[in-house]
Amino acid sequence: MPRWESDAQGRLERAALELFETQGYERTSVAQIARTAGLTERSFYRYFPDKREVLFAGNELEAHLVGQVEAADPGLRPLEALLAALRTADEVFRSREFLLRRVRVIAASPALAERDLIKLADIAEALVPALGRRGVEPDRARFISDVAIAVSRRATSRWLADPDATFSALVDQAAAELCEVVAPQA
Amino acid sequence: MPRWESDAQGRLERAALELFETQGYERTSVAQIARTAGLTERSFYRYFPDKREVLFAGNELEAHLVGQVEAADPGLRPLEALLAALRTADEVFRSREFLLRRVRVIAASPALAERDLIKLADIAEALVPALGRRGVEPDRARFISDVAIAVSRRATSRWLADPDATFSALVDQAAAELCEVVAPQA
DNA sequence: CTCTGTGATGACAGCATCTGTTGTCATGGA
DNA sequence: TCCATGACAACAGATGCTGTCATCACAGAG
Repeated sequence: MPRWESDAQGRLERAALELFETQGYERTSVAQIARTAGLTERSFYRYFPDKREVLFAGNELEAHLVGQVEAADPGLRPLEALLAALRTADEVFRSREFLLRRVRVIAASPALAERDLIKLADIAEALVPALGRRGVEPDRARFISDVAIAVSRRATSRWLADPDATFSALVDQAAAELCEVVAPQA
Repeated sequence: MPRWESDAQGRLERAALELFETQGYERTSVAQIARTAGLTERSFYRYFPDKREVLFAGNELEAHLVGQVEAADPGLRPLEALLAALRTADEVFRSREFLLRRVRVIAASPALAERDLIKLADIAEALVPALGRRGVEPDRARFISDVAIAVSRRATSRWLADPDATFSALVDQAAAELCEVVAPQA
């Protein structure tokens, strides 16, 4: 008989998502999350550096994208390599239902939306060295990554409107939209 | 003889910038900022909703950009209207020296960098209705604004490397870079 | 000149976030 | 059997942020 229930981190994440949904992020205290998961407030901070991170743990997406870019065809232009990586992003996505709940909770709280932006910026930053290995200067690489992030956000917004489309197709649509938007000719 | 020194908000902003520079954002408490400015901690929160906002007060840039976009030539394509607005952004900038100090302090603190991103996202959000008045759908407008923000960040990074260039010229360079990056032909 | 309202500020109490530290106890290996 | 380790609780404390009320110079009304 184990001294403690297993998967303390998972229990904290599920309790947090549930409480954020029912009473909102601001009105939920860390102590309450921990109690719901059968732990103390102090233990919460052993698993997550701060309250917001309970919904952002794990760097799978970042690692996946970096790996894809590094493995991409060297002949691809930098933005194309990033878009190719993005098209495979759903390989690390969890269940759509979980993601939808998470997205809604994040959208409902400014503090969580803020953290979401930072996470995307972190991914853009992580992609800089990967592009650097393809001969792109850091500042330029960061710019290209920012554009790719914008495309990713556009694909995600399309996904919310059409939850049954494949992420790859949504990225294609967003990329096509980018071309229209910057095309110099009317 | 006035009961209190004037420009309490300005004193707080200057004290905060100074303290953040010398000892870092995290190691500076709100009480210390307030004491340095000759006020109490409670008074700090009458001027700023939270500690980070002391470096982000005012919406002049956002209001300026929205106004510029609304006043732009209706024949301009949406992204061109945003870039035209960006080219005039330095009209609301303060002294370069102040901005440089501020940018460095923000870059040195994750918490401030986070807030900086949110402020840019707020500007992008505020530009959506302005583009809407030009017939652009909200989600698409948000995408175009995100691209313009990426261009603005690129222009700012170029500015740090070349502080004497005009912001307008830097925006032009960044816009040209955007065309190169997305151009479908090699 | 006095009265009174207004507005900026101080003083104080209180909750929540986050951190440092130490004690406890089941588990697993020597 | 004994001890090292890991997972957690318990406690103390700094800091961020909020609510509330008192204070007092100043301005305008009379």
